[in-house]
Amino acid sequence: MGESEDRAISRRDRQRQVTLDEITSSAQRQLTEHGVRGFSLRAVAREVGLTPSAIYRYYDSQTALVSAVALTAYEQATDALRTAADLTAGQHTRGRLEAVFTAYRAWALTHPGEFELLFATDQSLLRADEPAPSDPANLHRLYQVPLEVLADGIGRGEVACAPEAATGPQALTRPAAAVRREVAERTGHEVGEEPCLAMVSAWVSVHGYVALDLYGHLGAFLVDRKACFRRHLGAVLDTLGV
Amino acid sequence: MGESEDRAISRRDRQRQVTLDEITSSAQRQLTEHGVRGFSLRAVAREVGLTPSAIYRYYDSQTALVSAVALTAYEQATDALRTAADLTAGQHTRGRLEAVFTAYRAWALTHPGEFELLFATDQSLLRADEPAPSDPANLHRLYQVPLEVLADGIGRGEVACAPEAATGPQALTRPAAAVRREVAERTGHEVGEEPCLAMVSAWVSVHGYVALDLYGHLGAFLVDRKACFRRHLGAVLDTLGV
DNA sequence: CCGCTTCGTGAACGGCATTCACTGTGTGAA
DNA sequence: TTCACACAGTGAATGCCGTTCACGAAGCGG
Repeated sequence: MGESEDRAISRRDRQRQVTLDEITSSAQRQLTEHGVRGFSLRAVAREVGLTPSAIYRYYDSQTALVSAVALTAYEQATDALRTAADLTAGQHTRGRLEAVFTAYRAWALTHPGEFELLFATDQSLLRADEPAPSDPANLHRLYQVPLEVLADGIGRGEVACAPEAATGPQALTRPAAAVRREVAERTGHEVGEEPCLAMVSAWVSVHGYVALDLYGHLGAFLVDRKACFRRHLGAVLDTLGV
Repeated sequence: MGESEDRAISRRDRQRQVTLDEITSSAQRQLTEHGVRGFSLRAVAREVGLTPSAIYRYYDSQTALVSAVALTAYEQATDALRTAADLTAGQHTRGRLEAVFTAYRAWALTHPGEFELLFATDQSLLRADEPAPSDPANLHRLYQVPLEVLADGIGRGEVACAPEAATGPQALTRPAAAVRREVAERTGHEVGEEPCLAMVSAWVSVHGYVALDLYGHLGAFLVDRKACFRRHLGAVLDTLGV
């Protein structure tokens, strides 16, 4: 009987969890530092003081390891967006969306390796077997944040709710429709398919700026990339009608 | 005296050019097929029937080879845009820009490896020494195409030319301003800094859609990605005021 | 014809991911 | 307490990879 809490957790299990975390966080750090291409399973093993082959006791392959990192990266990105949304709760919708999308850019600039991993990599590095790696659900959770802000704005009458014009048979996939439903549950306000599509467009436009900025392509054109982001974001939010 | 044309071109020089082209085109094909990450110098050597070390008689390193491919990829992309612009010469500006940006998406979808190489890769693979690899000038040439279409529209009075409001000290870099000047020379019509920035925003928004689409992220949301692209593009062109 | 440049080879080095037979050791049951 | 076993970790081996280097075999200009 003795300890009631962690009776089932043996000494070895605890140690395993420790080294597993060590491996994963080392992998994330190296990914941030050296990028997707510079990533090396052996380097991770070196850093945690293990033989390369020992890593395979924890992850089936390099792919699985990277996928695990991708998973936490998705969560961290979503957290960053959600924090921005929470910090601005009660403010005008436009300002909140500005904050959320600015957080998106900030996260990308401070986590270039993870951004590359999630958004700019062919799936050869991901698509493992155990932890849903580039599972659409992760992306949905991210997208859900700005959508909830929009729903909140609709609920407070700030944002005009388009009269749900019939946009052909159906433009959103079933999983995306599920997101729409969950947003409605969480915020108590429906968001039509139309605004959902508009929000996808907005997110896409913001993503484009961030992606090009991150890889240095905007530096060829723009002197002050931060200021021009504000400008770009403003135009995007205008289009969104918020 | 004999042949006046290729007197200075020896038999060997010609053969060299042939194998060089063979290497480069093989590299481009493999890049398209296997992506940036799956690219292998040894595989290229295998395909052209050479020893890996023999490649170094033609390119200083794998980096140099990839950079050369990137250069031609830039040119091909620019050609694709320019063709779209030329084919629609005389039509309405909006339709022409639609054609140009649709060509951008089409090129990306048919050349995923090259797109990744140009826009979604950290410069570790590029930045060679000989042929300006990810030189901003290449990007400028690409960007110049839609800008010329816009200038043409301004010249024909279709597009309202904003009254050149002072947008702070200067938003465009000097090379970008040079593009603006060249556009003015080629089309005979000035394009203010303001429209140039708006066009950057438009291009950025389109790029975001293409990038996310290419990596399968939009499939999680949108049923008909082509139709939604038209929709997105329409909104972008509305913002542009064209 | 000769010397020189150039193309191509094959071996080698170090790094990579991955597999496998192996050793010790913590663990749970007898 | 003892025993068998599951399991973390090792180290060697395999087959990729990019890159270098010494060498042979041609084509080339004088």
